[in-house]
Amino acid sequence: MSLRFALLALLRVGPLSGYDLQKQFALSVGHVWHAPDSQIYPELRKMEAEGLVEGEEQARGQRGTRRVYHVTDAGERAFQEWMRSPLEYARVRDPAHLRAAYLEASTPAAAREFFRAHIAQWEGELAQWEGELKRIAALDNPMLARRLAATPPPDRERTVAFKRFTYEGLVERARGEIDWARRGLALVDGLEAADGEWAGSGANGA
Amino acid sequence: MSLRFALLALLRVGPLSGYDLQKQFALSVGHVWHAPDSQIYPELRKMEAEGLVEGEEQARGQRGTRRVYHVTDAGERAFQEWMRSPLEYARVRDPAHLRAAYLEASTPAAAREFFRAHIAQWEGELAQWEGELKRIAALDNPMLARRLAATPPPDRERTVAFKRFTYEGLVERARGEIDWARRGLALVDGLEAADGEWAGSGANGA
DNA sequence: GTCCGCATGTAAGCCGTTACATGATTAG
DNA sequence: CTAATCATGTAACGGCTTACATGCGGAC
Repeated sequence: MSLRFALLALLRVGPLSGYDLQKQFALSVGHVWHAPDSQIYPELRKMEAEGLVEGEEQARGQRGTRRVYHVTDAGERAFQEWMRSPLEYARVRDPAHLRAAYLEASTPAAAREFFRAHIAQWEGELAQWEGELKRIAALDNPMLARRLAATPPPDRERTVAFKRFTYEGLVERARGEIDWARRGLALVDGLEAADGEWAGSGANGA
Repeated sequence: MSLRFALLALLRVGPLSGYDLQKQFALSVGHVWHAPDSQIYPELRKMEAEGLVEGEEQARGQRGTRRVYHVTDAGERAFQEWMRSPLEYARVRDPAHLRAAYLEASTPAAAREFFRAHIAQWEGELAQWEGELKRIAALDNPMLARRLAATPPPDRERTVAFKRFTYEGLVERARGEIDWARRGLALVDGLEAADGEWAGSGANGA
């Protein structure tokens, strides 16, 4: 349900083709809301059918065409409404913590592997988000630059401030996950040292 | 895809009916992996069809019946395999940070309301998880008690340790979100003070 | 002329949500 | 006898994933 607002957020700074949108998406909003192209193109069509955006067919070479979308008044209103409406939070569904809660049922080796993978996963995200923070500070992101160019000077500080603030939050979250998993590794060490019997032969269920 | 493993994790400590399972689910695994009853019953049927669990029809009163499920060997193997296999992380899709990144497009009032709701949301989760932590420390959770009763004494420490560790991680995450949102409120104050013009009349897009 | 990037999708399927539907048993 | 709780689902729909499908344009 948020995809359309992510798309509107990008289109609000100026018209883009589906293709460009999709490329820019991956480099900006995509860092907080992933979406593959196979979802973006149909969603744009749906939004057009609902009057939130309008697409103009443009010629490209002899036979090629591309569809350039821009936000309509209704689209802008929908975006503003979304901004003012309470956010719908997804129910918790966290595979990593689900597994962590039952790690005693497995082996020390598997537990370590799990935590190592968790660290790797979040270090990847961390790198993305830290990179984005740097690009924000340097005004080095193409969409952000375009947005600032279209923003009256007194409003620019705010625009940058919220982007920075958002990514700071994400960076902290990633660090938290990494810290937690590191402590998980230490916990496995401790438990294994305390009890040589944790071979994890398997069944200790009923 | 994790739902079945959450169900297996519960059933591994002993047979349960769909109904009991669903009740216990909400009080234990449900804190990390939400699932409504309307998903649990069909999933149990599917798991039975795949041989992971077996259900026995039991009489209840004159005409009533209930189906009591237990884990099969294949189910136990599937659980162990899952424990050893790399976890599939969902792509990032975070409506709160999505909105946060574009808060300059809205009004200070709406921004504050957003952060307040974020705090309320995570304080709710925090209360759940802290409550669960206390119940773990007091061995006051019915499923945990049952599990410990079915666990050989030397293995009990580990069982409790991983539960505690899991919920500690969740508590920290919640605190992180709350801290972030509090700083968001401060940021809105600062930006509003710095520039009286942020009335958020709306359109500052293209 | 060939390859890379531009450009746009469709199809099948799973997972999950919300709402609805039904009836039996037991405690008061 | 009435309400709560035990007990088990179905139906419709939406969002997302994965894989597949197609063809043009420009650069080398």
